[in-house]
Amino acid sequence: GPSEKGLPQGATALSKCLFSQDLDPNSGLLPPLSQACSCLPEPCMDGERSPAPPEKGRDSPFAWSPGPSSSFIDPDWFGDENIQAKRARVETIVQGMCLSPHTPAPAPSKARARDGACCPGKARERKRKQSLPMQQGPLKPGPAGDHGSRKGGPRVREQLHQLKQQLKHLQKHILRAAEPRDTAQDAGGSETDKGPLRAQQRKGYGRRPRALDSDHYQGSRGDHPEEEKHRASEAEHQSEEPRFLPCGAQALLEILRKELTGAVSQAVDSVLQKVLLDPPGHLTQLDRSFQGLVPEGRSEPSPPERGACKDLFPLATLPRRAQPQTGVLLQNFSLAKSLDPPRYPVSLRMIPIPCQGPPANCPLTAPSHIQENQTLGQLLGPRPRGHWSSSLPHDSTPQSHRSSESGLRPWGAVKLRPSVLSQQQYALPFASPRLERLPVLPSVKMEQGGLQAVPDVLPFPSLHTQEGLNPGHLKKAKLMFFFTRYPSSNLLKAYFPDVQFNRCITSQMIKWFSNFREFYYIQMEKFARQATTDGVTNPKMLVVLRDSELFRALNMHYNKGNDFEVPDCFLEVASLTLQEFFRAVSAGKDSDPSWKKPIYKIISKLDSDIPEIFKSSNYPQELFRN
DNA sequence: GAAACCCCTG
DNA sequence: CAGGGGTTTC
Repeated sequence: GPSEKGLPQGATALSKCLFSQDLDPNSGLLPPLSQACSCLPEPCMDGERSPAPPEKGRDSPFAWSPGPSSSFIDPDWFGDENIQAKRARVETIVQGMCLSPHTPAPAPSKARARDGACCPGKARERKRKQSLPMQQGPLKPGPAGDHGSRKGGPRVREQLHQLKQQLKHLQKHILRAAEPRDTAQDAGGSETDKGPLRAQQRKGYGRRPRALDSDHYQGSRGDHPEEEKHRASEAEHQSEEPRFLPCGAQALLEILRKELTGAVSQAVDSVLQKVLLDPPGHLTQLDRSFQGLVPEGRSEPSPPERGACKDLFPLATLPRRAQPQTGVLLQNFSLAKSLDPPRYPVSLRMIPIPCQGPPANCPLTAPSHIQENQTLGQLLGPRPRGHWSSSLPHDSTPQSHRSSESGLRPWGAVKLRPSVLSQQQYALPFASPRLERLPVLPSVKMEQGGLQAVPDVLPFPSLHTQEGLNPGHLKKAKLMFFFTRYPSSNLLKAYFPDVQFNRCITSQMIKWFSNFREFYYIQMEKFARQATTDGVTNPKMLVVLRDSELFRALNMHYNKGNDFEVPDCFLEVASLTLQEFFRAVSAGKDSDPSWKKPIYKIISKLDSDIPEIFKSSNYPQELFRN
């Protein structure tokens, strides 16, 4: 039978919860199931697009990232174009170094060769997507495209080899040079190398063998006969050769140095802040102060609405510690409306991670002054929702705030453990580097800095597309489960661009999700049965909140370490699943051997869109590894 | 009949 | 989580 862990407490809490069923059932506080259902995808993704097929965005010019450095959704990207281009070069070269001798070409060409070999349709698809980012800026396809294999192959390989040597050399120097430097490296440094680097990009980018497909090549220089084209470019190379390497070396040096020093200083800051916060009692103080923000009807000055809320919905507005801890909780969706962020302007200032407090849903409107609290934001919690979705409408409809009354979440203290540092790496992929300048995303900024300090100072990780699945992929898949329970293989392919999919890999990943579902449904059934034995009669009383036991179980399974903020849409789906199981069990349908199938069918329609950032991250899966 | 899913097991 | 057998679906 199912494990009964924690049930005594849960049962007690549940019985408390049952008292609340005396609430007027006609008060309209609990919307019909169908209504709740129809709103599900909204909180986590663009509501307009929620029913669209998962693959819908893939033709977007920026939906696919061919390499570690492109794919930008934000128009502001062009401001950092140079930085990104530099990063691209560095990573590409490092990538080449890390590849085995039998895979001489960088990832893009690898992918291309693979595609061409097995399925032409896919190859075309990728080609189209791949070529788009290349069109940005001055990056012209060079002669090494497909023609390199005919004539320029050896040469290209030789150049690549030179680059590798150069980089090895640089690595040694930089790792040594970066340490003593202060953080005074600023825009000036990057400005100086802009010009040369751009020139280098123009000519140097295309010299990587088969990095660009021939279609693209011909498209941009179609007016030249192939031979001539090649010869001209060859000459171009030779004239550029002497300048190219030193120039590139300088650029590499500069960018690496900047990255390293920045990361180190961030790390120092981060550690310092932690140390400062470490004194015993500090955290509890913080906790207390945050708890104070939760309406208790006493000392905290509260807007008029709050008092009204409290009177109307006493249970739901209780502070966390007073709330039932079981997997089931009374919740009325109307309540959320009364907790709209704008009504707590003062509280907002005091809450580093807005989602943690009652005014939970205003991360995108967080003012820049919140930077003061960056450290708290970093230490105390997961990223506010919306970090991964720049297109989040962030309306103020009740649906998008429904879970706001979940109150404080118990992950604050955990974040303070030093050992958790390594877990935080998973946070990074959801923030593109250019976001670090945006004041509205304080925790992202800090986390990124801190994160880079840890893994990036170490020897360069490999960035190549790899054959198998690694633990990072598993981790990412688990997080994706929060959005989709039934991903199609196409969706998986779209969201794991660094994985070379074959039949085996695909089925393995499908199997992963099957296992995820299995655990998920087992939990649901367990808690639904518990609810029935505890005497719950109204399924709508069963709501999964962030502080419920059920949520903890799920979170522990899919998000061990709390390094990802579970999207609200998952809570909605989980609540519905729980309710469906409850209905079925309490109706005795579980005598039917296939009684779960209708439930599965319902839940399978509740998949949400996965945030684009999951696939368009600049660090595809690197930070998911380990 | 392959693929997908479910269920069980280790 | 992976493997394997059974079942359903297309």
